[in-house]
Amino acid sequence: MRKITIKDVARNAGVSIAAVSYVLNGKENKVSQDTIVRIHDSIKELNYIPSITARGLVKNTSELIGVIIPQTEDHKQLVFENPFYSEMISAIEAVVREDGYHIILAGVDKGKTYLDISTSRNLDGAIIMGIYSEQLYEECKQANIPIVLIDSYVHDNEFTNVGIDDELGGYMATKHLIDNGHRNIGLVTGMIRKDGVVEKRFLGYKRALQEAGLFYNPDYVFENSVSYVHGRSSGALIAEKHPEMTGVFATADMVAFGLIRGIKEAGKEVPKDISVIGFDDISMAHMFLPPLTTVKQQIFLKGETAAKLLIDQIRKKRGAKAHGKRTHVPLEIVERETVRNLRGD
Amino acid sequence: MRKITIKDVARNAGVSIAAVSYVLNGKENKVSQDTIVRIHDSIKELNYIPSITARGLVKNTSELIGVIIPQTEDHKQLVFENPFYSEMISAIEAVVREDGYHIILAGVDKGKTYLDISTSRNLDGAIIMGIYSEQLYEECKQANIPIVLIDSYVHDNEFTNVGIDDELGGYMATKHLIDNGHRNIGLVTGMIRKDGVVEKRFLGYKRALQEAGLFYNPDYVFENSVSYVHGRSSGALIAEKHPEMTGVFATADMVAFGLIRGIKEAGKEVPKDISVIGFDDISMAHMFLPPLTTVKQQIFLKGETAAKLLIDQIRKKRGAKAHGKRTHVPLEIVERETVRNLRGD
DNA sequence: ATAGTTATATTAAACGTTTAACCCAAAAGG
DNA sequence: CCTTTTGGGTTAAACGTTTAATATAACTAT
Repeated sequence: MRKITIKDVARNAGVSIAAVSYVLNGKENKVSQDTIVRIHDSIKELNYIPSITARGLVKNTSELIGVIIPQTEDHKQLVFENPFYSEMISAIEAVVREDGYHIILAGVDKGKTYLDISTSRNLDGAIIMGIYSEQLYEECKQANIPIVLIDSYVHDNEFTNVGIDDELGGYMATKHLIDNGHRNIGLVTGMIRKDGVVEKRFLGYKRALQEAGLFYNPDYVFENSVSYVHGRSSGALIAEKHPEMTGVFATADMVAFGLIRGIKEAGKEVPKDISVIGFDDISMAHMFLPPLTTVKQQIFLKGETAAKLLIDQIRKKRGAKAHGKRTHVPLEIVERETVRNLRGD
Repeated sequence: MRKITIKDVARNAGVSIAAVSYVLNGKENKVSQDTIVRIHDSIKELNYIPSITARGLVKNTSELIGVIIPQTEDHKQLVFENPFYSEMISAIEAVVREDGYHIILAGVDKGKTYLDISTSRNLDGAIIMGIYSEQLYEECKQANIPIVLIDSYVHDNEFTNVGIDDELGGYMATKHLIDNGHRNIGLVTGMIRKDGVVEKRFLGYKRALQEAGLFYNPDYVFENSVSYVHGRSSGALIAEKHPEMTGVFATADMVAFGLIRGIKEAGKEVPKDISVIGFDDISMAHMFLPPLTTVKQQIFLKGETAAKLLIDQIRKKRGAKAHGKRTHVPLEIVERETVRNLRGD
């Protein structure tokens, strides 16, 4: 069964190819009412579906949005088990779908660079999550398609960027602990890299301490990967070696989960002995036992916002390259059951 | 900066377009060693990246794999927050990437049917997850591209299908409870639909009961959505109204999490008063407190297997349509801390 | 009646590839 | 020395669209 093309429709309707194309593209002022219906009938009758590929060739589009995701160390796999990303992708998909776009998921690695993907596939736009390297930056400029960055702090005045105010988030978390009477507050976190999101959160942590007249103790920060295992081992450590520490801020919910486990395993209780506050409010946070107190970022909204901004940019035909718009999605503490109020005692 | 094409490379190297195309496609016997290097040099020099779109037009390919995902009721959003899917997608992406494919994520809805997507985008293949309707089935046949179904029981002799032996899984879970001395065993589950995965698990549950000489009590099955909330309310119900029930099988880990919470809220303890066993072993299962005993299915392996089978099918040039190969990924009980051994008492 | 519009149609070039068909010179076979 | 093969090359058609350019007939306004 041959694939049926615009040509078949034209023949069937007894008109030229161009006529069909015009009605397909809504340029109906070029075609008489009469033929419009004839063409529509033929389309229905033949079950014609236009080839996006062919159209793409001439219009230089693909109706495809690239979503670039961080990868595991070995570059073999998308870091996808983190529900964080899936939720965002879900949001992105939902909004771009309305405009007929599809998303294509990719990690970038040695073989296929971002630029490769972008140009070989003729992407209409891209959303880049979390990762950022100088090389990627150069490629983005070269590719010259609308791009929005999510959660990036470097070169954020070149590209549209959506994220959260991480410094504020770190501040809020720490402040929450302080407000509840905690004075010796630990930080369990991923690697603190210059211009990374965790650096900002770290900065917020320090600011809150300072503001409260507490002094910053480097021994109180446990810096490693943002992972459950890191949380768990830190929890054990804290419970055993730091009896004076009553509160700890984990810069990601996954870390907080590990932390709580580690603490319990060391024979202490959350929040009775040690309070913990997380960050992100992934959907698991409210299901966890005990339900996790955390800094909620509206992940879905973040994805949605990014997608909308991208679509806007695409619409205005790669015109204004939207320099350095940084959008912050609001943050909020959601109190559940992992921080104890020491003041009430 | 104009996009540079094969034409530019040809001109730069002083050869014909065809020559360039030949070396691009590895048909090197058509070109002399000498010109091969000249062409390669030009490619490097000009930074040429071939257009997959253009190639697709003539070769009738896209180097794109469709991944079709279930959607929420309102068809607005992919049911993606379930980490289950993301893990599988991650696996799929990893394997197809090796062959230069990218995946495109889509839900199907009224507007864009599967067939639309498949033919307009010229998909090279598709993986369809979990959903199945008669309409989709017809479309799949029409689209006539390699397809593999994941976790589907209907028409599984028409298409390649990878999944698990759900009946066995249900049996294993229930048997595990029985082996630990439980006799009044509940089932908390999503809707039991003909030929759905949960129906099979339900069947396994019944078989295990029967085999152990326990009688099946319809009042013991709590059938609703596969969700945390359903688990939670069922947990409350069970704790309050069924003091005789000592074990319950939740057909998904998410449900089990809710269940445990509901039970605790009703003042009982897991596993002391009530044991629960889950299904899936999503990564959260081992992080949960208490760590969840569950039937582990190797989600990553499942995705991987599906992707490999698909690639195979694509390779053999839509030849053998691989009728009805059903592949089962192995299942295994992972014992953690939510089922209590009543025998030991 | 003439020129200018307007509405509707068609033709053909272009998009960037692949690949069958063709070409030619040099080598090989007789 | 003539024919065939082979290696290395090019030409041009094709893939399925879009769209500028062009054509034609029917109106309109003068």
